Amino acid sequence: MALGALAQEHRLAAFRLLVQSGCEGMAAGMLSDRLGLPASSMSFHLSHLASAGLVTQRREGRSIVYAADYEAMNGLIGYLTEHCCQGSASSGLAPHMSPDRTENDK
Amino acid sequence: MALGALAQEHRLAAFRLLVQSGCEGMAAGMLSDRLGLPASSMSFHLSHLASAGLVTQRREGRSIVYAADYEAMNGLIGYLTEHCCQGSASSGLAPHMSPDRTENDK
DNA sequence: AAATTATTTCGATACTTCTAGAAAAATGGA
DNA sequence: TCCATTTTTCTAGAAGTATCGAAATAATTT
Repeated sequence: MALGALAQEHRLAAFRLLVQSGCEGMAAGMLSDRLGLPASSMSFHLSHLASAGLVTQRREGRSIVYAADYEAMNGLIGYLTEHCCQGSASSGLAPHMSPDRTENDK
Repeated sequence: MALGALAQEHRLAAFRLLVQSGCEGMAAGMLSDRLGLPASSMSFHLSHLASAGLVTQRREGRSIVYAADYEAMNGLIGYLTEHCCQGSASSGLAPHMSPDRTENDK
């Protein structure tokens, strides 16, 4: 569940860093340095994000580089906008009329 | 944390029902019937949603009626759009250019 | 004021998630 | 091949969250 994956301060912080780094992404070690977490804890959180489909991972030399998956994030925002806002789509955004999303995409 | 409040199936389901019932809202008992949860469990989840600011509560006779707070939900979606999408605002939505939101609004 | 209805708070238990060190796996270089 | 580097997996313990019955609180009805 993508919501659950982001509902944890370290994972949200990591995801934000990845969003900032764009498709270039960031290595696991860099992330754990930046967030001040032990490597094993970082790895725990990153695999959580990965299995929620919010980030991709690729090996690059001895590093494993993570990158935010914008499509997945847009899917989450789309789900929330469609199912949890009921028309009252905020702040001047156009109403969201996309094809059906299932309950489990959340 | 609003994200955490929604990252639980019963709370998400309750919130969705409340979104559907609009500002009229729904009594705690009705929600626990609909979701098939014991009253005390429902109450636990509703107070979680309330303390995250996602729902309001008002007494009406002997019932306590909950209603979705659309502003809060829009705030959450706004936060995610601004901080977790970095420009790549999806599906034909206009880019989101609202005033700064703090880290803790999430 | 007693009984009824609606909901919350309490408390015990079960469950899940987080944390972080230590050991293991994978890569690249000397 | 051996060593250093990077990251993951393993493991155990700590911390946090969910569950639900029973007791407590609050509002209405009789």
